[in-house]
Amino acid sequence: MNIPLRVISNKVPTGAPVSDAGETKQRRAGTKLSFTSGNTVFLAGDPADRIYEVLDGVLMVFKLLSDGRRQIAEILPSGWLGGFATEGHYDCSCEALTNAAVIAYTRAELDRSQLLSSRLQHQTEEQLCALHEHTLNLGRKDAEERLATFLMRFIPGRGRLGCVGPKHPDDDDARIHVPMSRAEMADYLGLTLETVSRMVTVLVRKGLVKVGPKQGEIYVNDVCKLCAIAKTGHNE
Amino acid sequence: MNIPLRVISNKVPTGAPVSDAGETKQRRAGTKLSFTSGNTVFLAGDPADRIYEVLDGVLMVFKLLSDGRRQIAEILPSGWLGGFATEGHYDCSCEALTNAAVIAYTRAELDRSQLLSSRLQHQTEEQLCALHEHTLNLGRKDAEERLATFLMRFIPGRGRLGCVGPKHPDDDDARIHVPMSRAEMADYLGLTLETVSRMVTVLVRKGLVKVGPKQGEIYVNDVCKLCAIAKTGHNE
DNA sequence: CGGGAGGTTGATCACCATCAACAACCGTGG
DNA sequence: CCACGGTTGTTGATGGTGATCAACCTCCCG
Repeated sequence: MNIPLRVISNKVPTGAPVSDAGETKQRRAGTKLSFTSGNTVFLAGDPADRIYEVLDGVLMVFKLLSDGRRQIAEILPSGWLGGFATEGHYDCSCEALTNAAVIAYTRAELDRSQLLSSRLQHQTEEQLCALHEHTLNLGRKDAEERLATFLMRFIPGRGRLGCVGPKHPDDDDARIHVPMSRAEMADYLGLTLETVSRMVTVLVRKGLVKVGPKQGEIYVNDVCKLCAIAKTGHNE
Repeated sequence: MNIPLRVISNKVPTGAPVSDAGETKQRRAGTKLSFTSGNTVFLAGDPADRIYEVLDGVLMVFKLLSDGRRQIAEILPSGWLGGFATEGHYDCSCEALTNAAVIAYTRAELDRSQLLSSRLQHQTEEQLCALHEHTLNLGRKDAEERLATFLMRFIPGRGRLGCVGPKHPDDDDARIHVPMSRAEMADYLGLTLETVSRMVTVLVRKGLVKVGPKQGEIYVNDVCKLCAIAKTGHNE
């Protein structure tokens, strides 16, 4: 296998350095932190003293192989958690995809608050189920299905269990913002960036989506058809 | 894409029927259940009232697409948990790979016992990290690496963080038992059963493993070399 | 002995990775 | 203002890995 030694973090941190990145405010529990797009939140192998909850913005959680291959395991929108660990060390690295506000809870804080830990327990289960779905995407779907499944993530209330269906039978569009480059989408979907680009144009040529002028802007013309391609398993 | 409509559950349940499969004994918390190899533990979409902890044997957790494609998301040895849910419904199906003893906790029981739920919380985090690793396997490794990574799972204490290393420098073998058919390994690794078979013979020809006479028996001659192929990320 | 399930191996093909060229975009500095 | 380099995205040509289709083998159990 021939592996390009790709530069991993192509975005230069624009704000404060990582080590003291934007500690801002104390709350009842947890510490609020800010990260600018491209900043590192934590690194795989670091001692795992904290759980991070996204308040605003989007993070990504990923693993690296020594030869430079990267797999993005999770994409964390607000309300989602990062910082899971085995043997006391983070199993993945985490980076901000957009400017992001995050609240960090120490393990000690979690042990103290019954309410907090049960809320996080519920969210952990949610993410575990999302990972189950992600393994299906990576293991058993082709490139077009993977991209369609990915895009459906960004349409609230659609494609999931209890999908609300189209607003109107003949008007089933959506405007979404994907906060990732083609390379990041590729590393999430287990593809190359070229294949992602090609699959986008395939969907465009089928009339299912349009790419907006701004980076990351995508208009979905027919959510139901996109969902059918995605084969979410929730639609009979 | 051409999809074979495969018969999914090729093992006929040999014991009690699924509906009342082996309810056995009451304990302080939880209900002990027994399943024979091939039995269904729960089905995706069913109301999720219980969390299952494996006491003995091995379960698998998987998703199906309507066209018959299957992805095994998790393999659960003893101590591991199944029965995670979104929106109150199991997100995956679960089946016994071997005869298995399981303890089922109701959600209500979990809420009552602080000790129990914190133990399960910890195990949930462990499994979430395993799924992170699994996405790396599915998304970014080739067939040989996937198989090697898979086999390393069955060698206790090796290949993970804090690997103990070989017993003796010149004697680094292991005898493992894989409780799965080639088809099941394929559905776990996102490959076909033919490719799994081929990769096994590749490892055999390299002198790294030998297949035993019994189904599922594999002798690993050089754990460190196998680990190097697996590229676990834990070895520098 | 026969049948079925599971496994191996071979031949061929398709999807996606790879390599490469080019286009579009953006902020910078002349 | 435009030239510029850098980054990101698109498209084309080609090849390799693994899927597909098929034959055959072994083992087990009736």
